[in-house]
Amino acid sequence: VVEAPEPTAADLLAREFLDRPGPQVAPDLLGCVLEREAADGLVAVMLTEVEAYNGEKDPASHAYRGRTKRNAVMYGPAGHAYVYFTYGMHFCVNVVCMPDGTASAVLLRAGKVIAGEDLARRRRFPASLSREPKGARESRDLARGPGRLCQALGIDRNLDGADLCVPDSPLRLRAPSRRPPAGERGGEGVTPLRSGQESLILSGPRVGVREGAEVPWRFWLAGEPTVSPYRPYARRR
DNA sequence: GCACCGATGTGCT
DNA sequence: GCACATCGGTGCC
Repeated sequence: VVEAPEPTAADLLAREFLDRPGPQVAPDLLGCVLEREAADGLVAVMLTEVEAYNGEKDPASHAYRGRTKRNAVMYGPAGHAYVYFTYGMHFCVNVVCMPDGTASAVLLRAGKVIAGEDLARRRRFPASLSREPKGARESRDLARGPGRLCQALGIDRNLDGADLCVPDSPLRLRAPSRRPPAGERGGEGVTPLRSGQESLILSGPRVGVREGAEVPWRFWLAGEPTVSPYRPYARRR
């Protein structure tokens, strides 16, 4: 196999490409590849489901009530990872959009593992589990959902702020591997998937949010089995 | 497949 | 205190 793991700057998404409002960037991220390189190996997923959060104007965004210590990275320059901890046990990772000073982000909800599946499986189902999990352990479930995606890729708060646009980063964003001929490419070297091209992009309401549920800012690839099942907002006791 | 529910840490009112 | 950009288990159809 001649798969070259080390990307060059041209293989990665350009920061300017992400320097737009999250709802514009989000569908363009589908088909792109998120790579995590750690001491124990490399895991890569092709993104199949994302959700946009549009900063201070968006009641569902962590930035709705302004800048805090937790969401500080979202206010920084585009192309960095905003990682947060939620529900007492899960991490979620976002791609920061828009320039320094403006908060906007895209939550990475699901992906298809295309490299390092064994490592991803060990992270999701460690041998130290006291009981063998009864649930499905199929390949499609390895990164199906934002918490699972972070688990499979070994993403935790240490990667909050990581730069996704530089080749030597532990967490990187590659342009889609399937590209049209060079002549058809734009100047930035980035060619997002588009409706009617390789895959059909669908959109709908965001998962698990109460306010701001009207806007269809969740985007996914039609027919992809790795897309997470829709769960509406649920009240808890 | 669906509905419900508990686990669990932390940010913010 | 309470709400949470979640998940895995159980029970049921």
